[in-house]
Amino acid sequence: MSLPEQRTRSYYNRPADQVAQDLLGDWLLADDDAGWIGGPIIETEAYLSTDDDANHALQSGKTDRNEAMFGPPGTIYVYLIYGMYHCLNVVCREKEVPEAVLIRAIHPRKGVQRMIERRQEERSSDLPQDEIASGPGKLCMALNIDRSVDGGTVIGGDNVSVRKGVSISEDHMSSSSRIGVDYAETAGDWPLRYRVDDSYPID
DNA sequence: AATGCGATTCTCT
DNA sequence: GAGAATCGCATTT
Repeated sequence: MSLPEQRTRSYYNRPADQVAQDLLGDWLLADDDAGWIGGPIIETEAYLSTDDDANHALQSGKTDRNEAMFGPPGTIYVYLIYGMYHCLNVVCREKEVPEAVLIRAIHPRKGVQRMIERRQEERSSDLPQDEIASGPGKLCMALNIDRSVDGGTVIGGDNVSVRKGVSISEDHMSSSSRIGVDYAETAGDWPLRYRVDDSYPID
């Protein structure tokens, strides 16, 4: 069997809040030692290029850390947070316009055992099944994603790939304010976090 | 050269 | 629900 078609560059050349919703249901896959591992995306956050004071790229302008945010649509932006965890983003809109979608959670479907092994290495207690990739740092651990893929793309079929999945209507998703951005005075409560309803039967 | 903190997670209470 | 872990990087001196 072959993998579903990849999302192309133009898919990402749109406002991040729109892409963030459309990515729900799409598959995130990473090339692990033994093949592709991953599953459908169930939670995202959008970071916008205008007036969004929670956006790294607007806090300090272009830096070595966030340079990938200014890349062409489909570029991968991975940063290290709290000195220990990685967060995966997909850059949106045209080159030099710093918008991105933070991938916050996926539903483990392919290579589940491999993900558990990677995650369990970092823990002392047993890993509940529903916490394998239920957070931006967790999914990067599970999929072995780090800064080495920063600046690459999700459209070339290498390392990290996004592929067409089921479409999630607004009836089956919820939006809320983004996590960990309370410090932002203007955009701190913007409802740019999107989640597939827990009751939605996603495969 | 020194300082302060973050788009998080884990463990214990 | 609180506190620790832990470090790259932007900011300040």
